[in-house]
Amino acid sequence: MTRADAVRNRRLLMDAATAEFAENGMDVSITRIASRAGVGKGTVFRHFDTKEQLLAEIFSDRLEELVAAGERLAESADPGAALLEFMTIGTEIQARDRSFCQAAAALSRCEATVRTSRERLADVADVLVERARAAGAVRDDVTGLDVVLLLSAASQAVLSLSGETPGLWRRYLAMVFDGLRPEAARPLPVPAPTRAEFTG
Amino acid sequence: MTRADAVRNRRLLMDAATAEFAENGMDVSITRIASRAGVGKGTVFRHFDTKEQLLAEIFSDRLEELVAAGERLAESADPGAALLEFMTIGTEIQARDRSFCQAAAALSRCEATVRTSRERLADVADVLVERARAAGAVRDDVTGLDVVLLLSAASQAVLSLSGETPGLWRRYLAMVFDGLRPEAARPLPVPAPTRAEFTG
DNA sequence: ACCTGAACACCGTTCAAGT
DNA sequence: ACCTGAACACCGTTCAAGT
Repeated sequence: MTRADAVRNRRLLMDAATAEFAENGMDVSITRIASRAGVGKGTVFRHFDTKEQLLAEIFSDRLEELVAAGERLAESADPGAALLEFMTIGTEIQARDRSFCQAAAALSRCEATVRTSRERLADVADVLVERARAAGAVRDDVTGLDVVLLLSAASQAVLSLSGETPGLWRRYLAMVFDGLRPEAARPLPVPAPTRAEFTG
Repeated sequence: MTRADAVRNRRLLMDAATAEFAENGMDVSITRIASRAGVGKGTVFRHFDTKEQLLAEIFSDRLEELVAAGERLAESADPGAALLEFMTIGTEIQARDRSFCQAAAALSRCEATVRTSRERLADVADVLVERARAAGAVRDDVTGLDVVLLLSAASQAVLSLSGETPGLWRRYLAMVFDGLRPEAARPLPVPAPTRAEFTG
């Protein structure tokens, strides 16, 4: 039987780690996370095999958050606006969480929990892109996977900036999205990545 | 007087660090870099105040490489093609160097040597964009700073992928560049960042 | 069954001892 | 003037001792 204080500590750790990773990136120390949660640092490794797995758990939560938004938007009446909103939410999540981009790059292959979330994300992105394409809102050589990969683009662009520039990512997201419109489309030099390359 | 072995060791260290950072990202240990250079690790800190400064020195070298390419392209007969080539070279540098994006984000404020290189980069990007805009090759609400910030976009997109996918960044660079064309331009929701925000 | 902090192998950085 | 490795304060991770 799992004890009551154990489930409580696990929740405290998840909350503390989520906040610390978001504020300071994935390099925050386990000691800091443990003390914010009010537990000994040994407790962290009783609940999570490794720091990487703790990060993966939280990263997966953010992905599921985006999946949920995507599934809701898949019912929308305006498929073009729905895709833009999906990308807006995805980019906003990254803009709020300093560890998101780092985790996306660092956890690309391993961690089963991340893999399934990524697959679900690719699924919903496929639906959103297919609908937008059918409505003529986006070029027809763009795939769901393309959109998922492009999510990092706008938020990453802003990272080279020194000061805080809240919302500047919206500028680059708008530019990226304009690149998905049929009007500006030129033939692409490289074929889209396959699902297998993404799932790993 | 600086001794002959000192200038030699400095060069060995720069070469070793450049290779290690490019292959393994900015988290490689100083010990590893020192041993690749064939010197004791104490020697590293005689030549560079800190690991961050060593990284900055190398990052600055990559920026200058891009600046040089940009200055050459500023003379080109086809301003639109020149801008695309500039962005291609910039993205390719990042695709070959795992530490570049990390450095761009981590060294955003500090390090004088990086600041001047960034300024020179912004200068040449301004020229290239201005010429492309005058030729009608890009939308007229895009700035040189926008282009510099967007350089990270395509190479970052590919980082979420598990396997090696050489050249896939060309796909996303093409999409990003299509977003800069006048044909697809929609009004942008946020004004361009200022030079001061970039220089820090 | 779970919590905890001391112990371990690492890391970046410093510095006394060498040449 | 410079090189070097032992020494220091950290980090992630393990584990014996507690409850």
